[in-house]
Amino acid sequence: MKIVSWNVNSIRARLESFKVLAERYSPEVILLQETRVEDHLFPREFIEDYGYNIAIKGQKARNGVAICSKLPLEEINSDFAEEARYIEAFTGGLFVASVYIPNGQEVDCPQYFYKLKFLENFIEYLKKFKEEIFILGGDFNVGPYPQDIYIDGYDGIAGSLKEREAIAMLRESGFKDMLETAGYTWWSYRQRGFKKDNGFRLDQFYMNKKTQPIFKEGKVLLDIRELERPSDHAPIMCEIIY
DNA sequence: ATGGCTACGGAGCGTAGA
Repeated sequence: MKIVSWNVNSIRARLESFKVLAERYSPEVILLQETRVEDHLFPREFIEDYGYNIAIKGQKARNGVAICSKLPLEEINSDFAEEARYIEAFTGGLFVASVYIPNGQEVDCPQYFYKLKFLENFIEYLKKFKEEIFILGGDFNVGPYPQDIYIDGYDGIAGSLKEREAIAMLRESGFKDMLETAGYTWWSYRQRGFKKDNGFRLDQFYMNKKTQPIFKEGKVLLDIRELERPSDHAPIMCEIIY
């Protein structure tokens, strides 16, 4: 079973990329972030045509998360956050969740403290999945380690001490970062960031102790980041034996 | 040089992304 997590930076602007992803990899589950569209305007039929059932929580212009699955979706729940930043469901015999952690804008600004509080609350919320087979994918907007950000000694937004401490709390609560050595997942649109490999590893899959044994392998889908009109994030994909 | 690029909303350019 293949599971993808992908910050699309507008699903409506990424339909061609979605098509390539679906045809090239046929993942059973796709977790989306930053769909940036209200639910009634979500391109539901386009995605259904590739064989997916869909669960969405959107809002106007910003945020927005979704779960696409070739298997039935049950127990759909997006109550954790008021903003459209989180959705979970039971599908294919396991729980999956898609999360879009706030960006934080700049260290020590109000949005930064909102991000830290969001992470703290989220780690607490995840305790409900401690004993489940559960795969969490998303855009965490944090590079957990120095090697996750291309700039030596960088400690700005996504690489600050408090953000890294929050992610360490997530690990300490039993969630392993399964693609820790897979490389960068985000490159700025500016200054030919991708071509120069000026990247950040912001997108991650986390699995609890009970789920880790079914993990087979994972990688960053660089070929999707190379397409025309790409998202600034590459999808990440993992395969599980389940 | 506090920009650079892209998408959104909505019809200018401001806001957000990270």
